[in-house]
Amino acid sequence: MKDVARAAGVSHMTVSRVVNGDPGVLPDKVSRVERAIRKLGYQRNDMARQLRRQGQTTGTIGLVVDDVANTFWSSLARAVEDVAMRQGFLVLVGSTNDDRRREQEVVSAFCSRRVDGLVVVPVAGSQRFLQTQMAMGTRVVCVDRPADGLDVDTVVVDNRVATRDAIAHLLGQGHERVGFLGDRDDIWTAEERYAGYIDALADAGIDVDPSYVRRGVRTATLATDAARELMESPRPPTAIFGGNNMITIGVIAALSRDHAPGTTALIGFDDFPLADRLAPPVTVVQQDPAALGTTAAQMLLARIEGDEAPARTVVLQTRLLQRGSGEIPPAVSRSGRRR
Amino acid sequence: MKDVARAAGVSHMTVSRVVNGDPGVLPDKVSRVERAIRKLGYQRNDMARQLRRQGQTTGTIGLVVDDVANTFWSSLARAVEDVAMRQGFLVLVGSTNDDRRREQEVVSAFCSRRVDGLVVVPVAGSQRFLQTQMAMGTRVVCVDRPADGLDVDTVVVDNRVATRDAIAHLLGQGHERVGFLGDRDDIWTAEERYAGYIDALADAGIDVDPSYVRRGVRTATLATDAARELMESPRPPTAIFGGNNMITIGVIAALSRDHAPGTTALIGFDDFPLADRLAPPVTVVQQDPAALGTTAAQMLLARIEGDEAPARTVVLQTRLLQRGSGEIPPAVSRSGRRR
DNA sequence: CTTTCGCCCGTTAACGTTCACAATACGATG
DNA sequence: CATCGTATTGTGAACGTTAACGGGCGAAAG
Repeated sequence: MKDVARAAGVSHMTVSRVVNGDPGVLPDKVSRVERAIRKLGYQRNDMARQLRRQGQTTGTIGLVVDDVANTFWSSLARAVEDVAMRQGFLVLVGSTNDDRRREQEVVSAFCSRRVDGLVVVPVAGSQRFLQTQMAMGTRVVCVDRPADGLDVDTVVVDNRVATRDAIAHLLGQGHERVGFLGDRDDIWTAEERYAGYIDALADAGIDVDPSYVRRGVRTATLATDAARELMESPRPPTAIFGGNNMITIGVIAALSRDHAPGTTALIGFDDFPLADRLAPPVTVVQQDPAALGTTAAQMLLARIEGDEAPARTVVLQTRLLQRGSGEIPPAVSRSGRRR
Repeated sequence: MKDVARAAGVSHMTVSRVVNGDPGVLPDKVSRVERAIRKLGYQRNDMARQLRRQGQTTGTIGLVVDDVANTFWSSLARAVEDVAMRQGFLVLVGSTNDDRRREQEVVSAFCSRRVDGLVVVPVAGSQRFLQTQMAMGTRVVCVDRPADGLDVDTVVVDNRVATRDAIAHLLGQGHERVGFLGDRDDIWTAEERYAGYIDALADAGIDVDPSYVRRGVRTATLATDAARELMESPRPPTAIFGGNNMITIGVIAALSRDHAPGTTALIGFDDFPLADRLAPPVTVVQQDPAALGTTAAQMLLARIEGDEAPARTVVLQTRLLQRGSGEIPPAVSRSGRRR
């Protein structure tokens, strides 16, 4: 900046004014400065800038998700980015892999870079450490899951009711043995979905048979293994519920590789690409990750711009998308079928 | 920091030393300072830090991709993030939507935040503006596509040869009418893949029939429309090549919705989830987006740590994954089939 | 002619941190 | 006892930028 000022024959303050589009600079000086900027390839140093402009926004928000490579989170990320961009905000993205330590690292790295706010998908455990960041003025919005003991804006869906309805849909068709494959049970959504499963069985007066339940299923491959195990038991389930998109995809592999496809009913939580092209097309509890992201980002930006209303929780809609796999009746043979 | 110093009864310099783990501080002062830090919720301001430590790295790199919501780019992004994280670097992510203006905005925003380097998927047109950033010391690595007139490390696959081989695979089975659906022709990969298509036809002595070619197909929906149009022509193609994952998915919708599935051959560029579960399973030219990301990130970090060797171009392997859809012979009826 | 006002522009200080160096204390050495 | 070295701590300046303020100057007003 000093170099530019010297080259243009003005003070560094005039350069600052030109860079920031201050109208009170004479046209000829503006053009002299602009020429010097171009010649020297000067670019404003936003770090120094933010240092001086205390209390002002840095125009940056952080997004902390489980895994950007999963379509669910990447759609959400894209939505957040679009909203942020449109308002001139930049987005930092970090994946936690649902690991608490990594979450802390990512959040800490973001905060020491003085982001104005965070959109967080909280991993299991207490988010108390976020409290200290919030005390320093960093605004936080939770998405997909609420944060333990933290009074912040939150955007979620009603996982429990949605799952209960989906299971009820299966039971309504005569299924009595419904398998449940869920993610790690310290993850809020997994817990809620399991509760919905229990609810539905209880409503129908069916006892929960733990041998039909597999929890802590973290990857598609593990889901395939678990589903295969279920199907190879003496009395296999006639329907399976996949607790998220990864799990559902894993279950599909197990069902289509080892068993006559289309004989076991399947409903998955979360829609995924090509679910409607499979044989049979997969019935899913559909939620809209982009809408989650958009809503969360908008709430966060509103907070950053000064919204001080009490924390709200927004519950977005889900929909049971009946495509076929969830409408398969129980197999005729009472004992299911072995390979 | 001053507050911490006062609370601990030491100078701000001692606080700085404690924060940075300098060993030459007496244990009792260390603990006094640490207590004060905890009590006041102090966190180091990395912006001010980087301001002072000129020439040092900021521990941040930028990633500029087409669209994070596309699995191809999100896998790549995840790989970049993993490599960066492991070396203590943070990743900024921006989507360009293959728009030149947005690319410039994103790059400029990253650079004014003083990223140490950029992994860029260049959009069409000249990347001259990157040159000025590079002159200022920002290291750049291009991935998936080379940058126009820019001497930088680049990681790509041989799109042209891979496509030629895939088309030749179709021709070898007796197909004579092969449709080609490609992305916008100012995108390097789309151009290369089209060239490979031409190469294969030329090798087989077949004239290119422009009515079998659709370029500028930007979304899955447009691909569906284009494929439907092709299939409804008087002499429809007996095989179709999908120029990227989005296009292939769009073509699948057209083929399975309107026509007897499994009668038209299909090969797609890029693998995608569930391609092996469709009926018929989709033959693809497989490339590894995670490997692209990993390689690019490693090259970038090496540059940042001082590697000054001449720019290299790494060409990663592709593989024709024969799953079935690419091995469908031409339909028996010479005129194809109408709905 | 003097005063006042408004417009441009420059000077100075400050943001939070680290670097370079000075100061202090204390034990060891001559 | 004087000197030196070493280990620990403090002081002041600097990084690039902007906020606050003040000065110069021409035009309008009294």
